[in-house]
Amino acid sequence: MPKLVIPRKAVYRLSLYYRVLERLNQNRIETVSSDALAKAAGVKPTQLRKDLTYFGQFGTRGLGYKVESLLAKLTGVLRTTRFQPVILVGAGNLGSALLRYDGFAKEGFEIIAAFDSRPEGAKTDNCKVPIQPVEQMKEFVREHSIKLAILAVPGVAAQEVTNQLVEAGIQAILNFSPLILQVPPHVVVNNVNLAIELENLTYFIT
Amino acid sequence: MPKLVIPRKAVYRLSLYYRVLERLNQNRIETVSSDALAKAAGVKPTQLRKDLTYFGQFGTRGLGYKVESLLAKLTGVLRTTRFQPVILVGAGNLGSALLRYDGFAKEGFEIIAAFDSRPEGAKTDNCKVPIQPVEQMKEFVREHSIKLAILAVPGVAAQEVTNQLVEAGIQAILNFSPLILQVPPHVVVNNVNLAIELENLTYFIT
DNA sequence: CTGTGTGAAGGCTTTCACAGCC
DNA sequence: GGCTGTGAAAGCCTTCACACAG
Repeated sequence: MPKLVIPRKAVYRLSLYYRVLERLNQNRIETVSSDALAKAAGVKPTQLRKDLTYFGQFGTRGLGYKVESLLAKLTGVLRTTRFQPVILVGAGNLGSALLRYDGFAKEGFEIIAAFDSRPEGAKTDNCKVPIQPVEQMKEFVREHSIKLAILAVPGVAAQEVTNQLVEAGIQAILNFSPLILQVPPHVVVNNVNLAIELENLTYFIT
Repeated sequence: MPKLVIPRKAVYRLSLYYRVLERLNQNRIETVSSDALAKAAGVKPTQLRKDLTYFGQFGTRGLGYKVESLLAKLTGVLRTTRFQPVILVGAGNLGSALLRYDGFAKEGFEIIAAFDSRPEGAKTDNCKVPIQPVEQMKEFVREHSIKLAILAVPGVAAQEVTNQLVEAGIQAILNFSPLILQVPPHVVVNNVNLAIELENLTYFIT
């Protein structure tokens, strides 16, 4: 499976298509054209078709795509990507908000543990997962072979915590801290900075 | 001001540079080279220099950039983008989490009002802003000339709420709902889907 | 005739290589 | 010598045009 020749953005869009297909499937829609699917996903039809051909031929010419079968194919492609255990580090303002957020669980990601430097200070109301002291983090990651971490600590602590996560064997980090993390090549990082998203939007306001 | 010829991504990175410069400034660092600044922002030095030249010449050859003066220049470029009033629509799980999150305020964005279809059902503890019924949203947006909205409603309601926001005069939407919003060309949308970010990460895990 | 699959063309960004200035 | 500024080249991704299948 030549993962590496596929554009990152194409993989990202696959997740978009997947979600649209789920909706279509729930609505008992059996087939969909690349035009319709692309519009719902916010991309051009040719791009959708191109993206899909990176992974194979899924459509029927003159007809379109069978929703259920395409969904199954994409599930196959993204199969490793779901139902992964995740830990959360940093249960401050944003961290505890993310803990309460049930959107991850709905999409197949369970936050199985949370860590903070001051666990007693965190707002643990409504949280199903207890917040443990950060000193126990490394051992936990090793013991449970965790690969995925959500990082929501303040900037000053971010790199130090990252180093520990990497040492413990973490392979991917969803980084909410306002710092670019320095990691070895085998570790993947996606950055989310909500304030920058807002700022960026306003730049294009007339 | 030829805003339109500047790549979107370059504008986005400007926000990254801005944040790094703020840190440097706080640490009383007076000058910085493109190499150092680029590394801290997670980009290549040449890219940083190229990005900056879209907006002018800010550096001194042989020396680097003066932190304070570059900061001032970028503030000028991004000036319209800060201290904008924002409203939040949808105070469910994610919405109320975002309300409690103080990261927006820290970066100059104040959420001045929140709306929900069932305001009494929302968890308003710890929230400084009262949650109003969504029926009052349009009037509020018009009256206060709000341009920016954060959308955190369920997928089924997202397009309908968006239509109302657009009618009321909203110009930019930070969309957390799992739907691609159909909007007129003068309205800008940035999509944030935390579950997809996680899913995307895991694709690259070995 | 409808709608997918795909090599080729096009466009946008990034990177390079080096000129220019301190 | 050090480091920025920048036109040119390269690279990547998107879009086109049309072949091909149902």
